[in-house]
Amino acid sequence: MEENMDQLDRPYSQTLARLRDVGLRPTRQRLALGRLLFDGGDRHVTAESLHEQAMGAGASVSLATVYNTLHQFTEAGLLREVVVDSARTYFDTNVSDHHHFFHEDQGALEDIVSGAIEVSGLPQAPEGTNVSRVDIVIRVRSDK
Amino acid sequence: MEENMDQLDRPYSQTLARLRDVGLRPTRQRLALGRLLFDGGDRHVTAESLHEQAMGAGASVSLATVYNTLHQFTEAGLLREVVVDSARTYFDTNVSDHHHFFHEDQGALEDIVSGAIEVSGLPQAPEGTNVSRVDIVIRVRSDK
DNA sequence: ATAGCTGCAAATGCTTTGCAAGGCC
DNA sequence: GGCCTTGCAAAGCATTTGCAGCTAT
Repeated sequence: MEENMDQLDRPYSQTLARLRDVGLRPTRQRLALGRLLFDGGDRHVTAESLHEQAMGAGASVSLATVYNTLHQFTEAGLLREVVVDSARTYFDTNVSDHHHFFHEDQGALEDIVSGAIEVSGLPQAPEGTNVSRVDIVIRVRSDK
Repeated sequence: MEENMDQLDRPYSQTLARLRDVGLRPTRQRLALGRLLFDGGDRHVTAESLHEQAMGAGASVSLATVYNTLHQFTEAGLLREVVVDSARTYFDTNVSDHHHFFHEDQGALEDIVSGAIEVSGLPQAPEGTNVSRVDIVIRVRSDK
């Protein structure tokens, strides 16, 4: 829409390539959201937070599109959904095997360096089922 | 209301005592819900499922009261909230330290016998925070 | 009597959907 | 041009809340 997209018009080959790889058309909004998500370290976002950030960065995207895009990215394996709070859905740009700290006060997620945690004695999956994932969430709160 | 409360008018001393212990008035609806929850093995319920069960058992309780009651019981330490699905809130009558299998297909929870899982290498909580709980959820799905 | 509970219905908050208009290939 | 996308507004759900009437103590 505008031509001032601040941090948005940096090289986005990575995002562009990612979208191509998973067969999603590189539309303006997907590129903008993808750039915000992937051009930086690992991030944890909610639809709401990403929407705000996009608007703030000059990329006008509707909230509905943010939701749709987050789900499309997740289905494509570009994001991972993290369930820690029944009120809100979080998405993690780090799709590798890892776990989380959840700051209950602020509603913020933090990655736990992969490999740090070692789980032993994992029971086998119930008859007729396969494990699709093991989630470990360490809930913490300020000890003020 | 009615006098046919089926399984509801069995001895409920346990529930009565529990309510007294935590300082909640033993009202008709709290007794009925408490009985359904605690007079049996460990259970995992949602507000909806408990409400249906209560109605089916002849205890007329409004859904709003079920929600309120579940939260009061949880605050009182009689129940534990389990977050596994952003769509629904589950409550567990087993408040001891343990983890869960979550059957993604059916949306059902299953306890993992306490002590089976051993976690080592748990990173320490971030500066200024205390661990309030460690949740482990093993997501499984039918391997049909 | 009175403080605490309950139930209804309305309100809330997050998320999804229907559909017309717009954009990528 | 055709099909995929977007955006808006409306719909959907689970959950919470306000408040008048009821109840345990």
